[in-house]
Parts: sequence; C-alpha cells; structure tokens
Amino acid sequence: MATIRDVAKRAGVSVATVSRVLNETGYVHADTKAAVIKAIKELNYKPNYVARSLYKKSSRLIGLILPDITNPFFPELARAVEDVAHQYGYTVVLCNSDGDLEKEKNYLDVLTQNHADGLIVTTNRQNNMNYIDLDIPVVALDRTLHESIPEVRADHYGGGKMATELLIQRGCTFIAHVRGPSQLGPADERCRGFVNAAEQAGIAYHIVESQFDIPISEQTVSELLDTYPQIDGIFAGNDLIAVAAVKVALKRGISIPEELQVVGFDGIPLSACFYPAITTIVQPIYEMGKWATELLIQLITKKNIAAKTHCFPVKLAERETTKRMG
Amino acid sequence: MATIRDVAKRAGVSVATVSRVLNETGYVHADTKAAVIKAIKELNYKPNYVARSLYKKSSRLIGLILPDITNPFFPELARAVEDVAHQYGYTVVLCNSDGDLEKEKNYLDVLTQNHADGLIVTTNRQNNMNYIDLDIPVVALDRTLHESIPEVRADHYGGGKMATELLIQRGCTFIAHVRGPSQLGPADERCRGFVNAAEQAGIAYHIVESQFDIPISEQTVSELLDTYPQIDGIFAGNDLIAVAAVKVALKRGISIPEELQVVGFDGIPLSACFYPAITTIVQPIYEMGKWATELLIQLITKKNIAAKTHCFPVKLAERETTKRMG
DNA sequence: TTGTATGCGTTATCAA
DNA sequence: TTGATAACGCATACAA
Repeated sequence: MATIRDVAKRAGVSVATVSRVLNETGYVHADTKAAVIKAIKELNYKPNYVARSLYKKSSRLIGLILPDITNPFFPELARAVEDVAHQYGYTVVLCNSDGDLEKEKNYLDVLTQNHADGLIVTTNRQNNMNYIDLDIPVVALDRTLHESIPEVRADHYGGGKMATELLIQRGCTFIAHVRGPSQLGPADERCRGFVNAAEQAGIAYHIVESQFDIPISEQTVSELLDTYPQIDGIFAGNDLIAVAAVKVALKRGISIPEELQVVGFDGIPLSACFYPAITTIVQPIYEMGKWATELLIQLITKKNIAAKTHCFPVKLAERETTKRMG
Repeated sequence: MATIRDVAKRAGVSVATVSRVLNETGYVHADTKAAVIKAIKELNYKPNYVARSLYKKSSRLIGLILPDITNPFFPELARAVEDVAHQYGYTVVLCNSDGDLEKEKNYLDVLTQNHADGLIVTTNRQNNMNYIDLDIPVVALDRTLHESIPEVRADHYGGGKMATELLIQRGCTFIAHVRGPSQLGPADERCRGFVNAAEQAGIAYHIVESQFDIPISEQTVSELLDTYPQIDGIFAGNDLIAVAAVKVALKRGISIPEELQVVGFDGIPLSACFYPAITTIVQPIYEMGKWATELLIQLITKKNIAAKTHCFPVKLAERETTKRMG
C-alpha cells in the first residue's frame, strides 16, 4: 500500500502538497497538481481512511441498529439506509440487537469507539437511556426513543382508523383487532385508531393481543374465532398477523373475503405475494429509511439544524382479503 | 473522551503501562495494575479503535457484499454473518451491490481503505477479477468467485435431483423445471440435477427459464401451462418461482397438490408461511453464513490454514404442495 | 505557492 | 517492572 509520503516522493513535492490536491484545499500550482495526480495514478494510491478518521475524529460510519434483519419489515429499511448512506459516502454497520438492551449497549460501544458519525435506531424499548447524551446524532426510525431524539415514523393511528373504516364500509358487522404487543408504540397507536373508528361507527368489536409472529398469531386467531364465530372482519396488527388470520380462516373453510375480511398493516412484500393477496395499510418503508438517513446526514454535517420529527402518511392497498366494491 | 494519556496521568504511570494492562501484554505489578484499572473506571475510558486500527493495520471490520438485502434469501445469511462476527468482536459492514461490478468495486475500495480485515461475498458474477489479489481474505458464499477463493455452498445438484425424484415418486407423469437464470451457478446445477433425475427415470419433461422474481415467473409459468397443459409436476428454480407457480395454478382452478405438484428450492421463510405451504429443498442458510464467517475469521487470524471449499447438504421439507404418501 | 513540523490515540521497542 | 519514544498515515498551522 502506497502512502501519501510515497506519492510526495515520487512527485517531488511534500506531503502537504499532496494532501492539498487530495482534499482540494489551499492553493497549488497547476503543474505540481498534475505531477501529483500522475504520481497518484502511477502508484495507485488510495488514502488511508483510518488515518484520516483518526485525525478528523470522524469515520463516515453510520450505525444501523435494528432488532432483527430477519424480520421482513427491516430489509427494505436497511436497503434504503444503505443506499442513501453510500450515496453520501457513508458506510453502514449492521447491528441486530434483538431488542436486548445489553446487546445494544455493546454495539453502541463498538460504534462509538470506532468513531461512528451517527446512528439510526429502530429498537423496541421506549425511554431507552442508552441513546441520550451520546455526542453523535441519532435518528429514531419507526420508534420513539426519547423526546430529545428526532423520529421518522408513519401514521399508525390514522392507518388503524383507515383499516377499521374500510372493514365497516365493506359491510362487516362484528370486527376484531388482533393487536401487536402492548408497550410497543406503533401497536398501541394502531389499536387506538381501531377503537376510535369502531366507537364512532357504533359497531360491535373485540380486541385481543398477539405477537408479530405467524405461528403465535395462528393460535391467537384460532382461539378468537372459537370464541366469537360471528366475527366477519379482522384488523390485524401487522401483515404477519394478517397472514396468520387468513391461513386459519382458510383452513377452517371460511371463505375470504366473502365470510371474513382481513386487513393487515405494513405492506411488507409478503402481503402482496400471499394468495389471496392481503389488503393492507402500507407504510412507505423505503421512503422512511431514506428520510431518516438524509436527516441523520444533515445532522452530522451541519449540527445546527433543528432536528424535527417527521410523520409519513400511510396508504391503503386494497387487495383480495376485502370485498371489492363497484 | 478520555484518552490513554489521561488514564496514565490519573494513575500516575506511563501510557505504556496503561497499554500493557489494557492488552494484558507484558509484566505489570498487581498494585499498579489496580491503580490503572481504577483510573480507567473513574474516567470511563474506552480505547479509541481508530487509533488502534491505524497502528495495527486491522480494523476488525468485515465487509458483507450481497446483491440485495431485500431479496428474501439474504436476511438470514446476513443475520448469521453478523451474529458470528459480533461474537468474535468483528463488525459487519453491509453492502448491496445489485450485482453491479462497478458498485462492487466501489465498496471494495471503501472497505480496503478502511482496512477491513476480510470479506464475505455473495455476488452474481463468476470469474470476477475484483476479488483476486486483494491481500485480505475473502470467502465466497453461495457463489463461485474464482478457483483461488474458498466457497461455502449448498449441494444444488443433489437438491435438484432430490426435488425431481420426489415429483416422480409422487406419481407425476410430465414434469417441468422452471429454472433460474442461466450463468448463475446454482441455477445451472439445480437444472443439471433435474435433467439427470428425469433422464434416469425416463419421464417426460420440459425446461423453461425464468428469473428469481414472482411477477416475471407468474408470466413464465402461465405460458408454460398454456403450452403444456399436461404438466402435473413443477420443480421451481427457487421458492419465489414456486410461489408464482402455485398462485398461477390456483388462479386457474388447478388444485394443488392433486392436479399439480410443486417443489421449490431454498427454504426461505415465505415458503413455509405461504398457503398452501410449499414443499421445498431447504438450504441451511444460517449454518452456511455461520460457517463462512467462522472460516473467514480463521483466515484472518491464522493466515496459514488451508482455506477449503465446503458444500452443505440440502434437506427436503415436504409440505402441502406435494402429495403426502401413506 | 510550497514545505516543515506537530498531533490525532494507540502499540511496541528498547532502555532503564 | 516500568517509562520514553518512535512509529501508524494523514491533515493542518505556521513558516518560508
């Protein structure tokens, strides 16, 4: 590996001059510049980012902390983050925290000690003290970390309402919400949206709690349908729960959407390729990841900007688990 | 941020001594050691990994280059790589190359300039010169890069045979293989396995090429069934193609598995949660990622070990798109 | 317009 | 058993 010193020697100049042409800082004569560039080419010189980081106290590394890349919600988010980061010359470090505070703390240390320039966090715990006073910018994605930390999120409440209203409008008479885990912000808000819409319409409803997991939700839905066979509409807390609901119904010979209508949430790829394709409330996942990363990079570069929380609208994707009208 | 110098000052020793207790290298008196540790605690000192990397010319960074984390095959692989890396104190940099050689080269530069210690590559091109002579170890995952680069892969040929033999054994009389793109090693081998098994059984068969993509494959399968309505068994090049095949058949009112049996490949989560659940040839994805990472770390630490290619056996997961016997 | 010298925070060599 | 000090490769004051 050639160093800046090798280049300087070969070009017959000092390292300072080489550095100047490298960073386009300060004056340098056209001829010397050409000589330096020639030497760089000949030696195939590439600056050592580690040395640069040491001096600059900035590594152009961004940490992406998420619970589990294996969860189908996250790959698209990760892709967006990585795309934007790379575009701005940043590099993404992948961290699967499993929502484990200890593990998170550990990643945080590694990231800090590597002088990461910023963090995008999608974690499960609220009021997570790990992230305040961190002296690098942090953006919370799809989660609330702390009031001091800007968030990029979707309108879960509005989405919950929208889903519920669709079920009602499509003629359901007894609707259920199989909600995600309590204490998870988005699950709570979706539930609130459901309740609000149901109350407002004066429709009979029931709520049951599950996990964002297909097998567990199959069990939950199964019990739900045993207890309330009159249910003709389900708003699932997310697409995984929706898939579980559809499978359970189909296995019981309940026809979808004729006898039971189902609406999911998230708009993960699975929802579209499932058969029947699942009607769902789509979050603009890629856009959210993109926005979060752009915001983070702004925070990194011009520390003075006001970091504002941003809420994305959601969109209904009507597919085959609800009745098509008209 | 406290530095080693601050610690030294506070403990009343030299930086060399602090370094010694930090790295447990060289002798240091129990009392001084205690004093140093006390100072470290008090200052909440954390070593600066960037400085360490500069001196050691090793950053404990591992690059993971894959086409697209959004492709459902990769999250589990990425998870495995990250788990193992983290366990050994390495940090994973995520790179989506889209199979674009230019982009890959770019990532490679960034990684190299950051002194990454090794690379795990899952790319599409064979004989990719980007990776030879790279002076850091590289492991190819699920792909062949170059004869000089160790691979971790699954037995695609055997799996193709296995899938085909299952269809035959389950009573199919005219089978088709909707294969993945030619020039993609695994797709070729699965196809060879198909041909071999079909020839050996003397069964009527047909092969058509598609992409590892659901919408495109729906089109392909649709045309296939138009042309050869007598097909009663399909070996899909991967699970995405299998999903497409099942959907097309179901939409046409062809019952599965009674009239048409389908076998996929890969064992991605989607295959199991689809309804009907898809019979498939399961690759041990997590295990492969784990093995590749452990191999890479061995290559990083003891450069002298012989880097050997490793082929994992695949396993049949019989589910609902083939006829259950007895 | 260019060069010298210093520091970024470590580790490791050599003396003491 | 410990301490001074020279690297690691780069960027930047400051001089020239």
